[in-house]
Amino acid sequence: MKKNSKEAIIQAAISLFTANGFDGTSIRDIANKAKVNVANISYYFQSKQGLLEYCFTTFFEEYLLKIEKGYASLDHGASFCLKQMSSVIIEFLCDNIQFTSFIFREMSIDSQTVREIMTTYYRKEKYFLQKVLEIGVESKEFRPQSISYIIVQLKGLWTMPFLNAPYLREVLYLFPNERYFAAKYTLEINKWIDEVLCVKKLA
Amino acid sequence: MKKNSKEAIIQAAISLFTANGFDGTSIRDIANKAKVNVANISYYFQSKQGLLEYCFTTFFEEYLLKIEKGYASLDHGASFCLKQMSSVIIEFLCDNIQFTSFIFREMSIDSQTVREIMTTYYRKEKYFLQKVLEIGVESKEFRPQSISYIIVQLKGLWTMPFLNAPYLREVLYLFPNERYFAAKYTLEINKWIDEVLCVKKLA
Amino acid sequence: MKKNSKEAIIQAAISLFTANGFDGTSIRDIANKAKVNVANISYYFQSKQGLLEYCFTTFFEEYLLKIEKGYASLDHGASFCLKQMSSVIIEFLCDNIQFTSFIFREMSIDSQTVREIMTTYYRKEKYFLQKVLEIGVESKEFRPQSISYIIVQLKGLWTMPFLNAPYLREVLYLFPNERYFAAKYTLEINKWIDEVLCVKKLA
Amino acid sequence: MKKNSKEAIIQAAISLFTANGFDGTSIRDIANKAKVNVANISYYFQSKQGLLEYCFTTFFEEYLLKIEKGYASLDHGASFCLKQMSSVIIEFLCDNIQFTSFIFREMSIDSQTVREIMTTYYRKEKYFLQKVLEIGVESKEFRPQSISYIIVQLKGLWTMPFLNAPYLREVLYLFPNERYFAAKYTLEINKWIDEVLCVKKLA
DNA sequence: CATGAATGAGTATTCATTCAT
DNA sequence: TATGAATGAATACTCATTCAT
Repeated sequence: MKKNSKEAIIQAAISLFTANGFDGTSIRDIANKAKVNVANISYYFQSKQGLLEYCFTTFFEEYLLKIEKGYASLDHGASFCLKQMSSVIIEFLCDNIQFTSFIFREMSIDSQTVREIMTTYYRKEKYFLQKVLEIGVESKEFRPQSISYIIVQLKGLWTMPFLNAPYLREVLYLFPNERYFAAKYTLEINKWIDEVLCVKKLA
Repeated sequence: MKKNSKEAIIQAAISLFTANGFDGTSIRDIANKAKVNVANISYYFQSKQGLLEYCFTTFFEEYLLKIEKGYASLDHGASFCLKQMSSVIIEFLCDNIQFTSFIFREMSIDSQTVREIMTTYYRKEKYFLQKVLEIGVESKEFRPQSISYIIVQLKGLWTMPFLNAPYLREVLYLFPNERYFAAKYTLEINKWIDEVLCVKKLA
Repeated sequence: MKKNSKEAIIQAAISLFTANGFDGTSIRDIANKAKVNVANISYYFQSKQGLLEYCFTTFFEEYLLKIEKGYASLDHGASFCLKQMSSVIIEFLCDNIQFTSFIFREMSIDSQTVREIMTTYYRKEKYFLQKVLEIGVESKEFRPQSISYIIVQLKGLWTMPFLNAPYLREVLYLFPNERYFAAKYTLEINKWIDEVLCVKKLA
Repeated sequence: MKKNSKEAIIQAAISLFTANGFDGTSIRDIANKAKVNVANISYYFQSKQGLLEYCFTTFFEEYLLKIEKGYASLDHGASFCLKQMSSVIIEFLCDNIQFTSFIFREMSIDSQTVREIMTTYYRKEKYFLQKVLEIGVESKEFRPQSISYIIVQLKGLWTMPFLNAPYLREVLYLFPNERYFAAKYTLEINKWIDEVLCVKKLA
């Protein structure tokens, strides 16, 4: 009958974790919102922590797929590839803005779980980014630069609008959940790639 | 007798909030770490929420002073001024990296308190940034651009390393608490200002 | 397993509320006495206040039934009916002397809860008493009198021994929990009805 | 300068004890209302319990004076004397209706303090009442009756309106704090004395 | 006399989790 | 699978009281 208890729990959890944080959300709140019995959460995810890990995994599994998808276009050039990756990721984050906000916030806490997720997924992401950047430098598309510092900047540009959505809305009057924003913001990142990374073209 | 109970509470609170998040920290933990009685927290800050607000206010009061300090150099040119602001802010965040991490994370939750802090401090910050950018465009230093989108990027660049310190350390092997990092990262932001914002100089 | 947790809580609560007052009783005390976990109190009654309201309601629900039971004999005459009501009520209060003492004491505090209970139950009681008195006057059984002042007196006579049980025991050596007392005291009230309310019979 | 700190505390205490009960009132509430420092309460009354006992003593000291004052008229006859006592007491209770309500409610709890107060003051009161009743019977003014049961009734009549002031106001629309009520209610008690206690006069 | 700071025990309530059904 | 009852530990907060100043 209720075939989607599990899914209901996840949706409720994401929504509440986003609004109130992980520790600020009780499994009773989640159970109420999902209209299931509290014990079901333990049943499906062992514990509240298990539910969190499930959310992390779900998010980053797909996140990495998007990264890989963008990376696949590397043979069209490093610059094109990086823009492609940005575009795909921004779109993904924009489409899951709530989820994104909660995940990125929770990832800024230095816990055991976070460390594991980080080494599992962010190391792979770093591998792809590094590859693109290195190949770009080799092919003279990109100026030689400190790869780590470039990644810091790129990741800052990627995550900021979705982690600080209230700031964008309240202070800048930008609405990062709208596709329009994603499109325009991607262009800004492309500009950053062109101006900061790429070798300058002569006029 | 113990004259610095209040200060001890604040220091313990910042440290624990950073490590475990606001909701993940109990006032008992804080009292233990500060070696004071739990009741003192209520005595000085009314409630746990009051303590949080005190932290926010303390942080942003100083933050805004730094912004204003950088802004004061506007008569040396918009580009110079923005670089100055970046430099001052990055230094401040780097020196208070724990505090910064906790504050920025907590600011990403959409609560009443956060909204108030945001309208109080971020609106002022936006005013200064906007002014610098507008004047830069007027004086032909900066290319005309969408100010809001520029601010999004700049803020992303400013905050990222301190909000995601574990990521920098674990994945990129960068250490955002060191002055060395702050100096080098400031140069990167200066490059972004030069390349993305400024009018291109002819060779 | 333990099927009567709820009932155990109620019994423990009444006993402790009576002995120490509502505010003088902690839910820990109640849980200990009832040999259940503290959390069960919240589980069954939401809050300590909820437990109080449950007690009030339980008491007055039955109290009103007794009043109605006595009132049912109105066709045997107003005087007979009022005596019947007194008898039934005194018996009820005597049988639940602890409960009675606690409830009547708590009802003397001017709180929101009390006001609600009062308008729900005491208004109905007043309706019945008023009816009996009015009909008694109409049928020339009772002398015409101020109904409100008569009700004050009657209620004073009804409640006093059970509200001030320690006084009766310690000072007057009367034991209001014994059936013997109830029987004798009922006769006293009957005398009051005869002498103060009823039209005097000629010798 | 502040010469009446002590008095301010007492007034605040009575008012708050009446509204919220003894346990429902914190000494901080009292200190705030009295506009004195919390520590002053301990200074003047040793403890919160000491403040309560001071209130009890103050009340019953005066209460007993009133009883004695009424008793002094015994040589005008037992009936007259009892009416005099009622009149004086009702007036006193009416004038101090808040204080009365709180004291009588607190006296219904079976505590060590209450027991002491009871044996100190209520025993004396009983002595006087008993004397009046006995002399009344001796002098053929009163019919012979069980003195204890008569005292129960009389005390019930005396205390009820002031202990249950909210009931009188909300349900019966009587206002026991007004002098008018005291006067009229005294007449009702006189009627009770005449009809229930006194030997019937021939027409 | 009066006070602000501090304490330790206590408060009601909420938590994640378990388990028999 | 799914649930209502139950648990023990933890939560933020309040209490009366003390004491140096």
